Amino acid sequence: MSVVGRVILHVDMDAFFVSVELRRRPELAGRPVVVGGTGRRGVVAAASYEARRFGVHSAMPSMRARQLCPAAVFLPGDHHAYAEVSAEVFDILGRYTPLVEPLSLDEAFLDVTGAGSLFGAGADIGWRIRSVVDAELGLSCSVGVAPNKFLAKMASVEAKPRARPEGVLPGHGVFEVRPGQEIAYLHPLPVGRLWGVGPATLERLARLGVDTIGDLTTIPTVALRAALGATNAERLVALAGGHDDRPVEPDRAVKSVSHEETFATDLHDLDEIRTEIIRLCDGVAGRLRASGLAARTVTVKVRDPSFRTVTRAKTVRRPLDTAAGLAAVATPLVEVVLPPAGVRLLGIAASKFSGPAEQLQLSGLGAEVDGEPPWGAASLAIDRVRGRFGSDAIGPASTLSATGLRPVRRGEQQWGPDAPGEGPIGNPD
DNA sequence: TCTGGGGTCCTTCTACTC
DNA sequence: TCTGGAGTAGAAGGACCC
Repeated sequence: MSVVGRVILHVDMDAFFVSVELRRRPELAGRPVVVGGTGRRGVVAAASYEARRFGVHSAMPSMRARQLCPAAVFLPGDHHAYAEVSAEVFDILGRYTPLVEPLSLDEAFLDVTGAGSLFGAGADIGWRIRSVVDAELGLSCSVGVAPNKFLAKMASVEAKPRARPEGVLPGHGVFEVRPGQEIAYLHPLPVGRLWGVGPATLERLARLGVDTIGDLTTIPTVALRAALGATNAERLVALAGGHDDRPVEPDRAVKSVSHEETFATDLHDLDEIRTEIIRLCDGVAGRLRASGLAARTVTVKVRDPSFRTVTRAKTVRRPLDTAAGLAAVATPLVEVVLPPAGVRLLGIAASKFSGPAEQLQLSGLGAEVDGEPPWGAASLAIDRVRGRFGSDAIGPASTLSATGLRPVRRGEQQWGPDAPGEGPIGNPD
């Protein structure tokens, strides 16, 4: 059930990563540009609308994108740069309401219910935001306006430009679903547009004869529950009726911190695998300490060359926030499930948070606890060195290679392993 | 075509305790 | 001492999102 009178905005940057790259390289404007992993196992993170005309879209394997659009300029992603520009975007959004809920680097929900007297109606605020983002940052965004989050998100899709084989059609810029229009707007749309309907759910719904969101409301609840489970069925029925009372939450607590990497070539050597575990744990531990968190559950993820993925988890008594502590739990878990064919991907996740692991940090050179050596003081020292000299400056000795340290940095390999020595692909002239 | 990374949430199964 | 049911927590995997 929608809360009466709410005005929610969904602001979504247009082809954000590509747009940031074009600010740095304006000579590429109007050309097909693809940002993402450049290696054989990479995927597309973002494509310019010119590239989308050829069928290129995000999450597509980079190899496939190159086949579809050989003329495209391929750029490796720069997560750090995108995060900086994102902060500037969120600074602008914060001028209109304190109720800003980030969804990712490039989109957010805003509750502007109380901002009407200062800035006008929801759509007016949408136009203002678009104008200021363009003027100050040289970037374009689309804005959906509606009485709730779900409809605002749907509306922002309508506001976006569209890429067709024959050309790029400009979007509305701002699109509003007014109270009372929810059903007329929603019901003709394909059911796959509903939040939470992916390929698996779509197939189950197709078996029930559901094509549109309106069709969904004609299916008996019993049949829907049997096909999707009670929780999913009830959520989808509510959304199909235009109901969504979730609040805009500016401060959502993080529930897990993870890092995973697909390797350019599969790993077979046990020592090499152990080294990678420590390296990944070092990255996760650093982020835990930076957030003042410590975790009791460690989950490992192992993917073999045939893409079979297994996870194993262990919950310990004492919260952990050091590379050594996480690795002491993670390594035996990985070793139990090591695939004989090799390791394509390794992942480490930390969850079940408590506050900082004070007893470890303060234990300094004290006795071993919960199987963990007393790495607390060393970890604090590492954080200080990295804070001063950068993340390459220091790391676990076991991760040293002939080429030096390869520390884990968030987003560094976000879109798959880069091909060695491979820079931008395509001819920028 | 050969499939990334970082998250969240849900379901199912199992082990444990009372 | 054994068995079974209920409740709970943890583990594993799946689905989905950007």
